[in-house]
Amino acid sequence: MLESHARILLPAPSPEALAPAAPATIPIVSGPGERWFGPGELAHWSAPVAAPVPCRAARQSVLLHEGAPAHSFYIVQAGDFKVSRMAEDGYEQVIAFAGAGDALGLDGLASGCHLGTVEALQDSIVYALPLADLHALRAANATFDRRLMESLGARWECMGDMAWLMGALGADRRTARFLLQLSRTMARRGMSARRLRLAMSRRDIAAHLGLAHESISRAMTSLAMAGYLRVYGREVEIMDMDGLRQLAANTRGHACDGAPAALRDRAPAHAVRDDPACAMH
Amino acid sequence: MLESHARILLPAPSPEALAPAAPATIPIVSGPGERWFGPGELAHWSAPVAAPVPCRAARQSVLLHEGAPAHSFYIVQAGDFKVSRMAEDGYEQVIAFAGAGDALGLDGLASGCHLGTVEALQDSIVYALPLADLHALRAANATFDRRLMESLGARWECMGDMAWLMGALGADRRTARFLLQLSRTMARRGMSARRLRLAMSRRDIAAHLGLAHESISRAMTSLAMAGYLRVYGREVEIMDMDGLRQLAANTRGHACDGAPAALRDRAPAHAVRDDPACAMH
DNA sequence: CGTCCTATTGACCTCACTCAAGAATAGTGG
DNA sequence: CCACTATTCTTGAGTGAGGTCAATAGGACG
Repeated sequence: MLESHARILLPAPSPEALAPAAPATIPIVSGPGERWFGPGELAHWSAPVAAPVPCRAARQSVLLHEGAPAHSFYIVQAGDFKVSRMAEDGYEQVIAFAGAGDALGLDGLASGCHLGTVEALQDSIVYALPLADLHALRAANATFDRRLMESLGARWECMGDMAWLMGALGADRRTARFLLQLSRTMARRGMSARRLRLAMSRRDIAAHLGLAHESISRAMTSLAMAGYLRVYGREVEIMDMDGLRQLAANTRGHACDGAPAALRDRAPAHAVRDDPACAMH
Repeated sequence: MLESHARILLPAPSPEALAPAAPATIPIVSGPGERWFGPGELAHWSAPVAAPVPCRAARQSVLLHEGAPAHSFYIVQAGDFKVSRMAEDGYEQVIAFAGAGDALGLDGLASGCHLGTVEALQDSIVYALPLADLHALRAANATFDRRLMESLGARWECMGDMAWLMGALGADRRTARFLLQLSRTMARRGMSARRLRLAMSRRDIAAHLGLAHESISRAMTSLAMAGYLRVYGREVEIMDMDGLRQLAANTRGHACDGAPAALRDRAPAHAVRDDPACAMH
């Protein structure tokens, strides 16, 4: 039902679609932030073996289908994606979010089939490379090989992060951890760590954190009321990074343990939606 | 505090310790079950470059320390381990459990440091191989290289499994999913899928599922009362695999949705501890 | 035999899920 | 450009599930 009106990505993009998709320098960054190749390096990146194909993925289009045979992998040039897995009962569990520089489709390396569905959260641009060329590419380019290994090994970090996220007790803390992770990711991409523009819906966040989407709303307003951040729709500004970190540090136990007066009597005057400074959009 | 009385693994095992650790055939299996190399293949596994060193890890000994520089990786020959990460507040989040055939220490590939602490849940035997020999080994042995890539790519599946685990609402369902995953893992190792011998404590399970350890106890007895399984300490026998799967299928919503009379009026006569068939230990 | 750890069970109470309704935003078509 | 519609987001009320605290029993180990 979510995919009913999902536009399918066209495998062979039209020429005019490709034109704006090929800038001079392409900073490619892997999963948790390490750079694949610096600007301008893409030219001789895979030159001897294969050329990465730029593709446009429209919003809500499905880049990779769960269970489909793995043909190629992608590196996000611009835009945002969500990786999800459908449970037997139709519940859509969001595994991860991917942004500029992240690699997609490497999950098919082990099983030959994609383990998750990858959907564009907004109009995006990706570089596609056939999986068949992967081995030749690794043999021809030692740097690519090393980066690939590192990127694959970085999944361990992802698992730790996910466990850290889901291990937190309380919707507020879990949401705080999510925002902190997002902030860190944005900082690694050279963007502001304080001003975040959420590409995903509350429902997607909820499906990622294992909460109800109403709880996300409540947690956001709760954190805003406490003065930790300001929320205006999908624009989030972190006002008190240290306080947020302190709140997120406690995995279990009552919230008052780490930040005694955290969510009760802290700056209750912050009327989120009435604050003129929140008018960002 | 958990590591206070933890015996440290001796890097150079004594000769008599090595003797029983080198059987004729060594079935090496990777993370989710794919075989690294068949029996007898270890001989020429890494022969041209390096020899894997068998090591014994006593119960509660720490094989890898979180944050320590990554020197070598291991393949579990026998025994069980838990991989955990310490939160800032001292909460020990269990990332995963590892058993025979699983690879350990590859998390240091990306960052150079281990991202988690690996502790032996019982006296175990592992094969150690220096990370420095990894590249040479890959170059010399194409099969090893491929298996390594697959093993690394399989982390994606692990992430999906973890999300599936934590995404379930309700301690009963979450515990059911955990037991099903464990059952699948044991089946892949050629052991019984119905009779499980839990290597980890309830507390470890709780830290892995994001629940209180009391909830694990309650969930186990609840599932036993419903007739899904029989529990005697760390021995668990799955009595109704299909029913358990059906219960675990529902991620959210009331438990009655999938199995209407699941945990209420189903075989309440099953007195777990009074059943003579449960005397396994 | 004493101690520590694990496991179980009970009582209490907070918290988050569910259901439900309203408001705001985005997307669509005239 | 504006109206209409669908989706998203927010807020409220009620309730059930699970966390916390606490006590007990059983086992392992020294």
